[in-house]
Amino acid sequence: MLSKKSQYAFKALTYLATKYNEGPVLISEISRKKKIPLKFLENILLELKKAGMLDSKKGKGGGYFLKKDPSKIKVANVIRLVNGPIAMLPCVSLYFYERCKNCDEKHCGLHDMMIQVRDASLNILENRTLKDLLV
Amino acid sequence: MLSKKSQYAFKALTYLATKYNEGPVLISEISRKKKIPLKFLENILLELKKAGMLDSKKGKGGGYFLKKDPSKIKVANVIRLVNGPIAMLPCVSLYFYERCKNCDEKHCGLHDMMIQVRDASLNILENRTLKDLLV
DNA sequence: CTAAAAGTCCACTTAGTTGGTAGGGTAATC
DNA sequence: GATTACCCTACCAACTAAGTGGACTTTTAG
Repeated sequence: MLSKKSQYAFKALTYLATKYNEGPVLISEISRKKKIPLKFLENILLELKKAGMLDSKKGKGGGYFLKKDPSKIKVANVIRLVNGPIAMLPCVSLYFYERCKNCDEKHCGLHDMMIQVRDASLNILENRTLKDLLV
Repeated sequence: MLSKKSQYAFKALTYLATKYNEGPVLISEISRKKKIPLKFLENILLELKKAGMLDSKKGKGGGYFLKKDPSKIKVANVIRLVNGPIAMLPCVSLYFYERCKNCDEKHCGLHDMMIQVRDASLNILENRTLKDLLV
């Protein structure tokens, strides 16, 4: 399951997507419009900025804004950034791989099945962008 | 990601699957062979029993055993039991559904995409059983 | 028949992590 | 000097992983 943090991140990002190229948007505005706890949102946006997905401007007329076009930001990358691995097991994760203990990957039925699940999910998540989330 | 508990559950269940119809298997044997902390395993097996997936016998010659044929136990059900929802959002979960707050499901791009992800995953997990995990 | 041994069953505790809330102070920008 | 992002600390609740101690049940040995 996606954490609440991730859900908030998506709400904030899609909101910023609708305001793309309209200048900085206040944290407080996003918080109010999308019903996201202000201080929690603050941390999320900062994290997204540090990851290079957003940029910000301080002072009057400041706020947050998307650094790239919404059609260039993949859903899969947002999830990896805020939520972590997409795969159900560390041993089948592409970006967060960890070897199984006491388990030979070459002869593990669970491993093989989870690779299939991962690929089925990625097939969707890697091919959708923020733009696709705007209805 | 699946919890450690879930991974242990799968290891224990597949081990019991290889011993299906050979009588009760000791917790201590499963713990030793599959390198699972004994007392933790004890809790997991008990939970699986209460859910009707396993049965047990006390006293000498006792232990745990699968209640149904390995080919009758779906992977999806094991995950739901031990780990929880398979879907990435409560609002797209079939067995753990919860309505979104401040979000109209009919006009939510995230919702629609997550339904696709759920179905892609379930297509695999609902059609694999413990038997398929034995290589 | 009885007691010991072999098992499961179960309630409780602990330590670590994460999710989420709240407050206040600093630095940049207009 | 007002506005706003930035950043730090502390806190509470819930969950995860694991361990402790003992109660209960069944089989077997004497």
